[in-house]
Amino acid sequence: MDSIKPEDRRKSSETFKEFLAQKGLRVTNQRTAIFDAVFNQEDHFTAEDLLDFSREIDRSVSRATVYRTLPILTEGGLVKEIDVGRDYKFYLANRGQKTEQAQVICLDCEKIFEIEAPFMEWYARSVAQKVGLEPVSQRLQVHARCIRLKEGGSCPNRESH
Amino acid sequence: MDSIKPEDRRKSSETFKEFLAQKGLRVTNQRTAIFDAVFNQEDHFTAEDLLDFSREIDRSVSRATVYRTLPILTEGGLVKEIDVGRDYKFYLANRGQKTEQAQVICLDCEKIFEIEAPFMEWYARSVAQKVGLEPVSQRLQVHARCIRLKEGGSCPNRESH
DNA sequence: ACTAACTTGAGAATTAATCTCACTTTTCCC
DNA sequence: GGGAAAAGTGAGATTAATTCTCAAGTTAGT
Repeated sequence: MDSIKPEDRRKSSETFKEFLAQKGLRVTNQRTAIFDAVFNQEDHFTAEDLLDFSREIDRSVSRATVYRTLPILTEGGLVKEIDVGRDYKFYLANRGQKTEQAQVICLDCEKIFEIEAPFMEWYARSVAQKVGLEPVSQRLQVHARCIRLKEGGSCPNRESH
Repeated sequence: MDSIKPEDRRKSSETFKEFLAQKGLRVTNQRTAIFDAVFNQEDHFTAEDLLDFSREIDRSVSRATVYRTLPILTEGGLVKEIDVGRDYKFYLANRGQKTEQAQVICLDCEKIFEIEAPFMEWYARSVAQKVGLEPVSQRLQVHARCIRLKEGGSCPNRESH
């Protein structure tokens, strides 16, 4: 089920065209397909996932173009890149969330949760100041176990894998 | 200059033998060389660095053995593995520091600082609780810029690269 | 010393990501 | 609209850290 309203998607698509124009980049079918595929996803996805999703929209999209487009999107702030230490990266459509988010990674179901982490910037600043540095960005990752599983229950997301 | 006292190194080496024995693993020249190489390093190092350092002690150490030994050391808590999102990992001899440390990565000199981050475990717990999870480990990484460089000075560690 | 089990080195394999280059497509100026 | 320069693309080769394979070498009890 897709919870993004059609009008939102159209609006985002306009934003994308403006975004490309402003960067002096051309609007191509492939880039549009990739962009649409990104904003169809509610959850985290890998580059390979995105290739599949994009190809459902435009069969001609190649792996190379996905890998070329992702940095454009992340540098433009439209996509968030998440590295949880596996040998591939995750990505997430940026729908204007707070910047103060932590990744909580469930070791039972492998799911990644984006959770609000209030004062994280302030906290990072207080740490960086100890060595005379000024934060540009920060990330907090928490590897965790499901409490319900521990209590003899089952991890609610376990079946998704 | 090496600031580790000889008696400390010997003691650590004993610890290593006990550690291997306890895990049912054999004491080999290669493992000992790698272990010694690890505890010769004050700073972060890569697997490739460690291969070089180990070979200075025992010429026969191979890349495969370094890569095989590192997980033994990290799982045993003797070495800390640090992934700052590059395509290779860093490692650091664990000399019994606090677990509450953040990595502050200077974008000007590339140096990684291990900085005390008080209450990080408590903070991670409060974040993970929001989705019914219990932290197993957490890591905070702060990408930052040198304040002195910004003020027209130079990053004090710049020359190390 | 003997031997079964464990380790090792060298190089092949893996795999996410990047690069190359000949071929398309877009843009924009007329 | 038409045409050319510049930008973008697909397919497949390449890269590089890490992992795997397997024959040969070591270790640790007996």
